[in-house]
Amino acid sequence: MISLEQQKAPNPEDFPPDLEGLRMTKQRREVLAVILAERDHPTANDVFSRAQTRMPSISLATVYNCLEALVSHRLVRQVNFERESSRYCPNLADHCHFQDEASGKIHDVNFKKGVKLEDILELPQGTEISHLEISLKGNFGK
Amino acid sequence: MISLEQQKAPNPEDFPPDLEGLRMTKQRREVLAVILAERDHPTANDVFSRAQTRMPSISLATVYNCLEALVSHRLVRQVNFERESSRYCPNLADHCHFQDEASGKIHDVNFKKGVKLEDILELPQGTEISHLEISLKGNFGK
DNA sequence: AGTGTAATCTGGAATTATTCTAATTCCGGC
DNA sequence: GCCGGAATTAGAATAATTCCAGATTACACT
Repeated sequence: MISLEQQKAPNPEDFPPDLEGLRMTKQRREVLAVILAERDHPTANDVFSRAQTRMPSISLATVYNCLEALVSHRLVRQVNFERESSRYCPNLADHCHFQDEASGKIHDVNFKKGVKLEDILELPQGTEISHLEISLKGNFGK
Repeated sequence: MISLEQQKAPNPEDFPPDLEGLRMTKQRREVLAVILAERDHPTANDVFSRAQTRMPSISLATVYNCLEALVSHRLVRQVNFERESSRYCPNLADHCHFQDEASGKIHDVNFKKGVKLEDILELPQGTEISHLEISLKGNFGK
């Protein structure tokens, strides 16, 4: 089984024909490979231009289709900062995003161990969270 | 001094000529009054149509201008859910937003007392947060 | 291998929220 | 009351994303 957490750039051909119930086409493989290759939170347009270098015929609409398919099958996460264009992230672990205002770069930020949202937020009984997004901006340290 | 936390709908005329360093014009008063009147997180368009009932000559561009002025002077907060249009919230206390998927309604959610982000997130030393947005979706309880 | 059917891909048009522009109007200070 | 800068306005422009309709591809069954 291919781990999505591997560090080196994968070949699109290495993905099995079916990932998490999503049929992997040539284009979906390529889009996924692009996202895994550089974990820099590219926009749809970034993905498009990178994918084009290996697959000149791919269209932007297809990139959007593939991204939507990958996101809805939870192979990739969609990341939003305010009204900026969406970005895409292959890190499937629970985490949030920090945009450094000086560099523009986006960093993954993990939760400290054992943190549960119910401990932090005043949520009414019976609340079920289906989706959570935490976005930070500022000066990223170190 | 006018409290932005008051419960009844304010008259636009009640705002002083200068709020937090922002010169209050007729339109800005109206937009702010609209946002304070119903705390239902309206979009720019919602604000526009509500403002029009009392001020038929106001334009959508002006609503956008006013919202941007109010947000940048921290009289109002801008709220984003994924790629949906921005919404506006007069609650200036630290809080986050929960969109109930059944009703579409957005609820303010407070942090439990004493919660500090540094206790929750693995942020590198020296990180300074200038902006934070937490958006949740799901079934809101109670 | 050949055919039928459904899914996917493609390029371009359409949509939508938001921003820009240029002309007009307003307001506070002289 | 006038001046100058700020704010407002209507409409055009922009940008990200989605839609559409036709072409292509892939799988399932023979």
